[in-house]
Amino acid sequence: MKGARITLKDVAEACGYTINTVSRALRDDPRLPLPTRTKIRQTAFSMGYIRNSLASTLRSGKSGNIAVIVNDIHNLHFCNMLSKIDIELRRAGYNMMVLCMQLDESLAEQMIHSAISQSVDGILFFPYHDNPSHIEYMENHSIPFVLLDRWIRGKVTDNARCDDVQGGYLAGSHLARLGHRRYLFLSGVNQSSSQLDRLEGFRRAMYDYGIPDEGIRIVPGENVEQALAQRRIGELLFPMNYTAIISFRDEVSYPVMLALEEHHIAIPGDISIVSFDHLRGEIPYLPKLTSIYADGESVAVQGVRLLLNRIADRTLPPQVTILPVRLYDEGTTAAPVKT
Amino acid sequence: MKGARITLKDVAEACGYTINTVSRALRDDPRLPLPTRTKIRQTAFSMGYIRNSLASTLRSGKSGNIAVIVNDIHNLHFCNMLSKIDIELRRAGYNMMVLCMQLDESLAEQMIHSAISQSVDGILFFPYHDNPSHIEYMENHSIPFVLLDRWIRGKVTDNARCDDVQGGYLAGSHLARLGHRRYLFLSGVNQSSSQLDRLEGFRRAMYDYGIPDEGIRIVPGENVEQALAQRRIGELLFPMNYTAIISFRDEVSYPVMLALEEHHIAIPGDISIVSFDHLRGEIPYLPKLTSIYADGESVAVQGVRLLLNRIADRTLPPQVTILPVRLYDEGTTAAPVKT
DNA sequence: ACAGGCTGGATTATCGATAATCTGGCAACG
DNA sequence: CGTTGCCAGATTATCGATAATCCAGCCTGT
Repeated sequence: MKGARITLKDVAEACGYTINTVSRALRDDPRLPLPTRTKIRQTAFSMGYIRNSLASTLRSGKSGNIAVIVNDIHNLHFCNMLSKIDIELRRAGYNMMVLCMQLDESLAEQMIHSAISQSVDGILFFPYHDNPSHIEYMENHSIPFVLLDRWIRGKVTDNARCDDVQGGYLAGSHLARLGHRRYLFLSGVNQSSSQLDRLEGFRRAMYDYGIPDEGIRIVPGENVEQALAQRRIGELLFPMNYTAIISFRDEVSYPVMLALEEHHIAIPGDISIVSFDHLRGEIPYLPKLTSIYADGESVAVQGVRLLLNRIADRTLPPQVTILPVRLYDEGTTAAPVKT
Repeated sequence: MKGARITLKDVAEACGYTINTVSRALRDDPRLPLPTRTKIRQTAFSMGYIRNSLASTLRSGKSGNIAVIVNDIHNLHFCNMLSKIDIELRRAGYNMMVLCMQLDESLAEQMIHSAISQSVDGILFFPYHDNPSHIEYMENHSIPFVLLDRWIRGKVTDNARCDDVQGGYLAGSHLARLGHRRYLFLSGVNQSSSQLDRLEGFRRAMYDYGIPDEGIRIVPGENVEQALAQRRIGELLFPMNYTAIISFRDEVSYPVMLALEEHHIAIPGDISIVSFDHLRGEIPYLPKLTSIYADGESVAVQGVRLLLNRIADRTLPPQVTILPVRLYDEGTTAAPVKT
């Protein structure tokens, strides 16, 4: 095959029709008789013709591309969702374009800019911090978008996520029913809706089960990370008057468990732990850990559905889909020891 | 802001220059006096102008996009490489477009087709099977590409990968030096270069250390997967005359270790195991496992470098970069018990 | 036999930007 | 003083495809 790319014009010359006719044959326009269509398509195929979708998009206004803007691609949780999004979009005839901010959310606007510049038909946006400015940027440019996995307080937009409030409540009530009275809540580093919601659900559970505020200590994510980095996680746990730990995510819970092991504190004998994420669902050879599981793939499916609806009709009222979560009891909780 | 997108024309009208002048101002053409440039850029910015990069690409022939074609996005190994590729490409002024085949390599041609259709400037291709046809497809369309992570036998192309032969050799010789004489080699399901190379390196080690063929059993990947799925992994291990296991990847090794544990076979007391991948480097709370580590991020960096070189000069002779691997001894190997 | 409707396809305009070429004015220069 | 050179910016052609419109020939009905 030659170096220069083959265009409609080349195909048209080769088979004796005009560019327009060839274009319509390749798009399977029913106004062209079937034999003509097949003949043209065959010539095009045998010449190795590949449509220039840029030109096509430019003229038709529809690119068939959807941008997915995500913070961090290292994370297995996101990878699974991306994979599912890809499958769902492809099924609907779209391509997925991943834009990754590499944990630097200040790039969000650049990413949105880039997506619009490439004429995507819509954006699936994974918020990281609870920051409305990027959302407003998308609104201002009136591009269809859906927030995934999290939401932004004060912004009414299309959104698909798991019920983090319920997650927090499940974790708290599970421990409360076992009889725990003294809780250590290890939260996350960023002010995301998932963190805020989980904490809110937890607090609600504490209230419902009559646990007094004095029985609850909430450690900010920064302190947790710092303690882990300096291998001083033990200090967070002492004085050892806590009987239950709730940890914002598995990636923190496991190091904490290792630290507990080093201090010869038995799980769940001495202390119970409930976590969020349930990584073990994806990496089955991890240690067992009672954890709240949110089905990211369903979020992906629903998010794609919402976006396609939005693209089809921009005047729809904002839709929110909240999916239930569940607690996988894997034995890292038990009734507290009477002291 | 309004619904319709703002174009060069709008900006031109707003500031009293022609489209062309505005275009050149936005591209910072030095032939325009600086004050004019800044003035135009400010107007464009304040109007919320976003360049239509499709139109730009169509005319200029350069898209600034690179396609990365990968088999499976679930895999942490790939995610890390993708992330690194993204960083490197962005640094060089390119965008990354991920195309994922969802484990169905028959889609490879579609992906390449799609990439070319979108006028990408180059392709980073992760081969899965040892199948040259996709490579030929890219060659025929004369699009710059680099094979990453693996290579295709019989094809001389740009390629960045780790030294899997060395990896196999390291694994084999490590065990041989400890005195093992009877080996079980669990291979992978697909005929990829990494599998073939690792096996080759292993065989070379066996030869160098004088291990007879009768001391080596090689289990095809299908059988391993099947045994794992049916929880009959034990059957592979019996009769228990093997003292060393070499496993093609950690994701198989861990289930095998669990199975061994169930059978009360001690590691490394009764049997030694060496694996490939070193997942623990990314998930530190996994169980310890002596494993060959290949630095995927360096492969990513080198691959991007090769592709950029290729784009800059298509007449270069093919370049191959092979990166060294290393063995992380985490204590799952020991000298065999004398029987 | 002729208006009106199909049919199969050609013409022409356009998407939004960039490249190549052109122009009118002013400064330098032999 | 007329030519050369440069400068800032305008004109025009073009990238590859699709949308909107148009037209010639043929069939159909009355």
